[in-house]
Amino acid sequence: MVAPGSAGDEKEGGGGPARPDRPRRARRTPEAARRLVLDAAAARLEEHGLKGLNVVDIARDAGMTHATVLHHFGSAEKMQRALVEDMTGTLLRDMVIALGGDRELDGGELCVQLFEALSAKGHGKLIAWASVTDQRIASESGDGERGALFSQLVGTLSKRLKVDEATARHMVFLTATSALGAALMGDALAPLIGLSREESAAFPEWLSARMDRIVEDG
Amino acid sequence: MVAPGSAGDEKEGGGGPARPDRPRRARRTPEAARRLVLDAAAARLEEHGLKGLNVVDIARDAGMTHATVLHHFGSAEKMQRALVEDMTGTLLRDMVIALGGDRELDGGELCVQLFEALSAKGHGKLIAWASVTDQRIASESGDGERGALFSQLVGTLSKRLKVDEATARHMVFLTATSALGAALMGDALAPLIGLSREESAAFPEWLSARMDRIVEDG
DNA sequence: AGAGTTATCTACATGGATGTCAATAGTATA
DNA sequence: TATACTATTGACATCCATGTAGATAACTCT
Repeated sequence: MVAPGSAGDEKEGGGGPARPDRPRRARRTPEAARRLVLDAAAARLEEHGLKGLNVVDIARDAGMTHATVLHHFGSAEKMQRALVEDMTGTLLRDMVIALGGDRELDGGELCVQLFEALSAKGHGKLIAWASVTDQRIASESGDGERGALFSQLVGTLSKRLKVDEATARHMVFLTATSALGAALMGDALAPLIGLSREESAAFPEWLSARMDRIVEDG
Repeated sequence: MVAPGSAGDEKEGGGGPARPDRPRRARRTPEAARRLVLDAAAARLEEHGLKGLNVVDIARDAGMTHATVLHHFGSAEKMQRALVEDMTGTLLRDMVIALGGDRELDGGELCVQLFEALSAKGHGKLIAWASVTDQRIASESGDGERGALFSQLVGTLSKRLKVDEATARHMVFLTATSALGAALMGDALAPLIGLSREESAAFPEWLSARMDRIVEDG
């Protein structure tokens, strides 16, 4: 899933001369190169954690050299900032999708959708990584439009669920924070508290049932 | 808060001979040295994030040399494992305290107490750090006794709140995950959703009110 | 007081990650 | 076809964190 198409895993034999009909060196557009790098970096963060986030390994997974990565991003730190920006985008996009878009849903559905969207492990790792590296998510560009998008979504949400907007915001906040907390330490916390594996897996449904009650009672 | 007592910030003038009545070199017990290091490391993780977690800086804050740190812990990695173990201990201790101990409390109080205990920033950073470094919290020693302690606490909790144990466990799980999620990304998420600063600050109370309703309705 | 133990320090060795540079090789344009 | 542009690369330079070794100083015990 790292290097789509032809790049990424060509070893080229060694001795024989390369085929003249295929370029011996890939030459991508800057945008394509950056995309390969960001995808590979996200996959490595998810799979190998922090120590997998060095430019040499990322570059190898992306099918290029670490010098090329530095050429496109300027520095390793700038590449990491771009990664946060990129992953934040997909995180928010997933939240928007889970919040319904134009589908019909009730409080319980909303909760389960949002919970599962945010429990996808990549998002938890992103938040954790941004936290320990003191990077702000959703900070600079696109913050205003994202905020507008979300406030609009919350508006339609409160109408559909027939709760006031403050309640809708609180519900989203509760679900989102709980989902991320569960993604980060749910596996460690659940057995400590005494939640069985089944109870733990069914937690989103439990929460969604209480959400429905909040919707009814305000 | 790093180096209590006399150690930590002595510059010793430079030219003049040291006072003969005070040792020119500190000599601590191994336990005291380890405690200084772990406290300094926790403070640095909280304040400077990941890049502050190197043995040289930690040792300086703890009032010793990095060679001394390595002498006591064996390696930097073992020191980090000890740090996770140590911080996990205080995290669980804070949870136990928040869960009531022998105080009387209702669902709302439980929620606010637990939320605030886990929102203390150090705990969020610990979870985030453990996540990105693929370290398991509450894994090895003391896991059994901790689990027993928690299950006992949940038992007394369910009796006090007059809910079944499964509900009590879910309530604790919800509050804990939400608190940690809020600690990690609450500041970034709240404005996106549209929660004002006051609403965001009052979120534990909002949640505790819903908790009380869960207690009433089961 | 003398000897043994070891916590501590200074100085240095090592490895990995980041960053730099000149040369090469695709691709587009004239 | 020739030329300009630049993505790509291998090789090297640099920096920083970790780890090592020998010497020293502080404390304990006899």
